[in-house]
Amino acid sequence: MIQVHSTLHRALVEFQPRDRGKVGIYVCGPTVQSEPHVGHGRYAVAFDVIRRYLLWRGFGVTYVSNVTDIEDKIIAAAQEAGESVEVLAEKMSERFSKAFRALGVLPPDVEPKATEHIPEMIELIERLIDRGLAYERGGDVYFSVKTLEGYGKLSGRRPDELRSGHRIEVVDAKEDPLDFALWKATKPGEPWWDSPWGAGRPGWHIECSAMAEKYLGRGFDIHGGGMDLIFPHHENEIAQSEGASGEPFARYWLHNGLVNLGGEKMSKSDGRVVDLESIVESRGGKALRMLFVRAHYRSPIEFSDELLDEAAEALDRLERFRQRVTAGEPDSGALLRFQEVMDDDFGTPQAMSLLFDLVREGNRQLDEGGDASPIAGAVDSIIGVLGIDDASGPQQSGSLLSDEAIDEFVEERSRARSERRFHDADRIRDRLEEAGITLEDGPDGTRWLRR
RNA sequence: GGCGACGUGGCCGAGUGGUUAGGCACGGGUCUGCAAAACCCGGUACACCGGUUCGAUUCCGGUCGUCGCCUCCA
Repeated sequence: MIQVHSTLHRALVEFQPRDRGKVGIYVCGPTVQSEPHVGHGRYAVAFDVIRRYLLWRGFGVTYVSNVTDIEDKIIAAAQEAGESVEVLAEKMSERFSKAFRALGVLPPDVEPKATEHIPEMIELIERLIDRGLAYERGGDVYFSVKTLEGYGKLSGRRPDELRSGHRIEVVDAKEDPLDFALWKATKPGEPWWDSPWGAGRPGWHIECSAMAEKYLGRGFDIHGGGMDLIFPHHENEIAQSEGASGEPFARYWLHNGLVNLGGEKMSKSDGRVVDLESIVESRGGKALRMLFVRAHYRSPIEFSDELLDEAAEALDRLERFRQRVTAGEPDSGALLRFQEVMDDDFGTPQAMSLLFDLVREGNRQLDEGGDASPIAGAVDSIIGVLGIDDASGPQQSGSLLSDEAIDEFVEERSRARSERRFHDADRIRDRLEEAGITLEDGPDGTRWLRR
């Protein structure tokens, strides 16, 4: 039995897909207004692990993750950069994909763009108007929060509480300050589309409602995204979708914890961000993925160079073990334990613990001349589900020695050692170390490892 | 102010009403020409104060502290 923590239920609940053996997942992708930061990497990895695990558990998974390519911020960014919204969005979108690939994130099965689903959004808005849940004011269309029973159920807020808050933008056109825009009348210089309410563009939130329904249908299984999207974005998605259909929108809501920098949220708005692309290049997507997977996906996580070092270190330990032995048929007991911890809301920290237990046990068996291939097989399987192998290492800097060249040096050193010319041998080792190659002498000869 | 999460050993990070998480770092060993790696051994940590209990880090109450959301944000 798989249990997941659903924000909607505020508890661990048994995971039961809508359709037997199949899982539909919708994860809120980025608003492509600027380059990706480490926080984006975290949500991508979190849900990629969930996707891979469900696949491993034998489900047919349809993974949908959108690109929001029309929105206030993008328009502003494009105007500032002096380029079109389209060009900017396309460029950023490509950079997100590339960075995610370096993190070992599988491409979504469907990656719908908001601008390619305007008719679906218009149709959805019309349904909401027909049902008396939305109204038009001077070319804008707003969702009427007070007419919907149960608004606030995801975020645990009551409308009157929200209303008493003083931070809600007051727009005269709205009947209620809580109402939010489904459609916005166009302003000069902005992209626009024709609609029954005149030229305009969609509001934020509506694209997810329209595209999730289109690709996954009503009552699909898992809706995911960052914790910070719970309110208002996901709350409003529920309002729109359930308001229009009268049916539940998504069965389970999963939210990943945010990335902190110096104890505080990494946030675009106050410039506290670490650029994802530069980390992936200099430190490798693999190390960053490791850093993410070491913590539970719902916990907040601190980001720093030191923590990245630690993650890379742990990765090396894993790699060294895997280089010692050829993987065989996986140890079934180990996989069973892996399944146990992952079934419990995707317990990757426990999976890591298991992984390193296996490494120690495998190393011990090898030291004793035993057969560690089943353990190595289990290690490989687990690493595969965690997606670590699909992430890329850091870009190699400095001298690039070919494998053949390294082998030659190593052989030369072995000759020196056997002739007890240790000074010569050590000089070769030091030079290789400087070039980023570490040597390890063992009973079966010398192994080397790029650092 | 409202809602929510969390406070674990030097650091990261799980978990449990009484018995070993795990990683990194550190100390001692084994091995080795040396080093690295690997393996073995090593530190009675659970914010504070009460309560329940034979027994609480784990349950209840309170205090303090940190963080998130309430506005765009993964």
